[in-house]
Amino acid sequence: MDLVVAPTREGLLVGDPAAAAVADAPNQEPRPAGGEADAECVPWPAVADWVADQERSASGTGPRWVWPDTAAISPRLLAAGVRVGRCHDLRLCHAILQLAAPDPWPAPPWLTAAPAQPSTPSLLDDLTPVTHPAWEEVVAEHARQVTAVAASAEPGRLRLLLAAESAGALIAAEMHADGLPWDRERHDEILTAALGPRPQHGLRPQRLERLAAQIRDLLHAPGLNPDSQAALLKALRNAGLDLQSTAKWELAGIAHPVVGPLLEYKALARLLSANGWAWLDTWVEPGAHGRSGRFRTDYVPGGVVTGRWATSGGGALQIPRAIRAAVVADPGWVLVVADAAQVEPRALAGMASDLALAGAGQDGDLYAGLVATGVVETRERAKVGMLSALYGGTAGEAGAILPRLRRAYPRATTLVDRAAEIGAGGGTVRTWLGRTSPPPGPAWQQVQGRAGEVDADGTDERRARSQARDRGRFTRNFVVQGTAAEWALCWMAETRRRLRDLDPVPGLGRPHLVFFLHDEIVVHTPQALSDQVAQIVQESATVAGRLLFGGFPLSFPLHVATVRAYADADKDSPGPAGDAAASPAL
DNA sequence: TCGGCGTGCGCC
DNA sequence: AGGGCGCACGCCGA
Repeated sequence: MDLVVAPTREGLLVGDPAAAAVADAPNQEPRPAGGEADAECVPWPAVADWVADQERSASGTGPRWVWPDTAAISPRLLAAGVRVGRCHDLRLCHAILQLAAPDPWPAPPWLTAAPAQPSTPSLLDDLTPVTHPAWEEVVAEHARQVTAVAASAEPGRLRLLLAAESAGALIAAEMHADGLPWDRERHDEILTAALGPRPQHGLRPQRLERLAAQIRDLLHAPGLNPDSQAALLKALRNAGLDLQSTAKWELAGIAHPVVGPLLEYKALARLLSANGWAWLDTWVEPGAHGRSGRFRTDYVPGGVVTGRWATSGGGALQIPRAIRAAVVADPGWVLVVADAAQVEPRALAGMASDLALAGAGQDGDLYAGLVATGVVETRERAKVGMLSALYGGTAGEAGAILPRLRRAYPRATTLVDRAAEIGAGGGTVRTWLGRTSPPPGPAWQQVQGRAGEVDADGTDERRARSQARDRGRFTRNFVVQGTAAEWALCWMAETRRRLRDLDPVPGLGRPHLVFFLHDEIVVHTPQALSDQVAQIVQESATVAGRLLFGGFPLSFPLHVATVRAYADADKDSPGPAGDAAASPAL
């Protein structure tokens, strides 16, 4: 059952949208003040208890909360210890459905209003924005969305997408509230081992300072600041090196004694600036009583046009492998780390109903499957070729492999080629569940139009063709990246749903998701439940595949590891003591 | 002093 | 002639 929710200064207005929809039927005069009789007002102090009661009722599943914006409402519910099971996030769903008006929804004032500043702020007041969409507006928006879904070409898929997106909003809020367990001491050890002891503010760590001196020597550039790209490029050229940039891939192809120290400098400087001590102080709350600290980022569901999540703060989606050793479970807890293998080509196989490609990935590594079926000679070539098909690359080796992929997997390759054609022609494309790519921007018409005029010259035509190819690569990748993101959302939502059914461990609590990275999830769980959690994560991957592609024979194999530290889950690293279960630290 | 931009690099 | 991001830095002009 759906419950429509509208926040006000006094509390939550809550009611049944079906009853409201009848009252709000088109051509009906606006109801007089007080016409929100079908909405009950639950005052703020009682909200958490009331919501928790609703969650427990409704025959076990709880209601679906239809509300303006999960990101705005969730913090105060979470702060009060309430975690709802399901919701419909009108803001996120509005964006997917591309409803024209009012756009955006909720309109900016509701999103950007400064928090109220009562004279005696309480936790709830603190988080209450000044204005909200009125109850009637929330009901009306919900009705518009229900109508839009019903009128769409694929209502079933769209409903799944909206449910998954909304579940993502709940998960994002919960992961922010729970934080990622982070061991500050371990992080400091990693930095010290790589850079030397933490220097005084503003100084270079020992190791970096030594490398900088070495670089200046080798380039005969006494005053050089290697952090200045322009100065560095000039110094490299003065030393006779033929370089167009200071990028590491270009440096790596040059034979000169400075290349080694310079590449090392760049790697360490990057570590220091992106995840050094300053980052640690800014982003990781200290732990207490042996418990790990917490890294909290703001997850932004739907923050990428393809439907992938973005994050804001701390560079959470770019935590380098070297630093992942600092992600450590609390005492008595472990991390279940699961990453899905080659989601994008699998999603493509499902979209295109390409049995051959699905079959290549049926038993595990899809790239190995390409080799086993004789399509290409090596795993590396299989990967390069497949990524080129998905990204639109044609350079180098990929150009030679693509024709073979086209012969072996005509359905899949035709699908992405077609998506590229549509994009290059200025059209829009859709993911499997129905997220639409953005239309071309304002520059598009101008450039394409210019090339079509009678006095257009070669430059105009080249520019137009180049722009069309760029957009073709974007739409080609959009359908695949976006559908993979949909699978991942369903995977995570199903995982969350099942984790909620586990009984908490006395004195510790329940397993919860703590990290999500496109095709990888991390669950923080009491050690006693880790086997059940691993099984849930596995089963949820299978369920997600069925939700999207029904009975089509497509597998989504996972690599699952139960570890104390995130880094120990790395397939390519042997790990400290092998299997975590054997580690005395547990 | 601050904002915008280019460069470079981390992740998928 | 490779898709999507976020972030830090140096640099430059307002």
